[in-house]
Amino acid sequence: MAAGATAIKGDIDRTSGTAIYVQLREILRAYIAQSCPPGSALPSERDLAERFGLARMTVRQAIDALVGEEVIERVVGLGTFVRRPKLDLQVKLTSYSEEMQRRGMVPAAKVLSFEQIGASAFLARELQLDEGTPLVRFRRLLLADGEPMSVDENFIPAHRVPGLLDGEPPTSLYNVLSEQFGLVMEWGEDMIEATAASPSTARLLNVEVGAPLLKIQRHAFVARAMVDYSVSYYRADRYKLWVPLQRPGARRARNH
Amino acid sequence: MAAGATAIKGDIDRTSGTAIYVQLREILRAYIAQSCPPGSALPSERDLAERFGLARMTVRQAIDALVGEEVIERVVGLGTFVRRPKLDLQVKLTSYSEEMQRRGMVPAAKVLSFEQIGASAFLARELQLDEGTPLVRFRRLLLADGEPMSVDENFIPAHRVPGLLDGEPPTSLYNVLSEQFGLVMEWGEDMIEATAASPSTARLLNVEVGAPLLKIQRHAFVARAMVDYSVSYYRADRYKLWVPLQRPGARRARNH
DNA sequence: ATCTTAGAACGGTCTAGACCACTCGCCGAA
DNA sequence: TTCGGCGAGTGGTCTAGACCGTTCTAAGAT
Repeated sequence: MAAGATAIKGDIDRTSGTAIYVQLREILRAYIAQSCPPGSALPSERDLAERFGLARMTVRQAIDALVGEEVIERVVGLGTFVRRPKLDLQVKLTSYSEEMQRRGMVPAAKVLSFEQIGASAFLARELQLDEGTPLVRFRRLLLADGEPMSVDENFIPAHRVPGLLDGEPPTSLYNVLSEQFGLVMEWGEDMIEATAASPSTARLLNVEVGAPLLKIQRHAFVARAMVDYSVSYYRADRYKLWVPLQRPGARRARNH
Repeated sequence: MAAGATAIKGDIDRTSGTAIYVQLREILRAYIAQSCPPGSALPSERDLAERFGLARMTVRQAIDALVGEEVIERVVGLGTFVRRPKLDLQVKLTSYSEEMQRRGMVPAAKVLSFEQIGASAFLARELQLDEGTPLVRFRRLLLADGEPMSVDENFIPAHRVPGLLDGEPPTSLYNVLSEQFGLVMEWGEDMIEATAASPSTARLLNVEVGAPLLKIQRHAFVARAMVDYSVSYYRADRYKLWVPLQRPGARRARNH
């Protein structure tokens, strides 16, 4: 059930010289920003038409514009909904838990696997060690505020984390590596690509098979040693990455 | 004087199950491809409405779609025109070209548009200036070995690049900005997300509608001024990004 | 308890205009 | 010859609906 259109502040000024649909667009934008959490329904086109004394086509024009800006989306037969803003994930070497807490969200994880495996040829190559070398494999579904956000899988050479598998799976991997094993990731590199959701990943992330996902493969280093190789899949509708850039040689940009 | 609408082949099939405005859109697309050189005028909205027995609003919907795809453009008081031709131009892009050449591929670019526009509400917000402010819009399809790789679109405040549009579209945008206007990008930020290919982008990149693409929105700065906002779509099957990482406070990583 | 159907509410599409502002060409007056 | 005004043609905006397809819920039947 959509919110009542009568709750929307603002009126149309037919003498202002600004197109009526443009005025309505801005009224709706302000209303959404102040009163509409993501996922909430807007009043129907007909309700808005009645509330503002406009033709439904004029209301649709204003809504068309906000749809184009990805502020809202329409669902046939159901209504018009505020889009969840995509999270700006700065690509940096901090733990997921820290990042979500910084955003006022409750991080959670469902452990899918926490075990020792021998390095496959592929993993041996990525981690720069011999095939068969023991690795700790830590695979999780990461959630924020109860919603699936990403599927992460880490591979860490077992000899660097003796005893890790004896305890409970860590709630924050990088924190445990740092505090328990003195491994503080100093640098790394990400490979970022778009990919289509496989059936298993789709099920975990609650998206349709084939939906676009962000895939990030990461190599993390301590000094010259690669300590972690990970693969993560992020829901495309909930994530975008924020990457600070700097021209080589230019002074560091200010971070907000 | 526009061509007569009676010259347009094709008819609307009200029983086909395909929306009438979609049918008209495709009729117009074919007509433009076969009979309308760039710059020529289409029949007016009212002529098309009469020719096909449709409401003018329905015709406008079909035209809206082709305008959105940049096949045609509208001019208030004058008419609807087929957009200027694509310019085939070999472009040297520092990072793109190097990357392609490292792979033993031949880089190229197709200019899709090179023009001045007034800033839309969205672009005004992204570029931190007033709605309507003149911008230079530079849109390209980037290819390697003749295959489409990405679609890039830059927006630069026109006052920063006086005379830029008088010449040919630059082969290397950032080089021209640097050498001709003294604008050297010092820092910036990318927003990276996965998205599903829209019909127009899918056609440009030769992928299926809905296929995953990497979308990168970039804000580039000189000192504190934002000088360039760009949006790029990359084929997911042909592109992944490499992002060097560094833990805040750690010493700089070695670059290869 | 379950299934089916109908109705309500939604967005999508379409009709049939009207009126406004812009552009350009033509014609008449100076 | 030049200038201004007017009319025609254009797209932009808006009205006031109608009808279709989708989705969901509630009520009645089994």
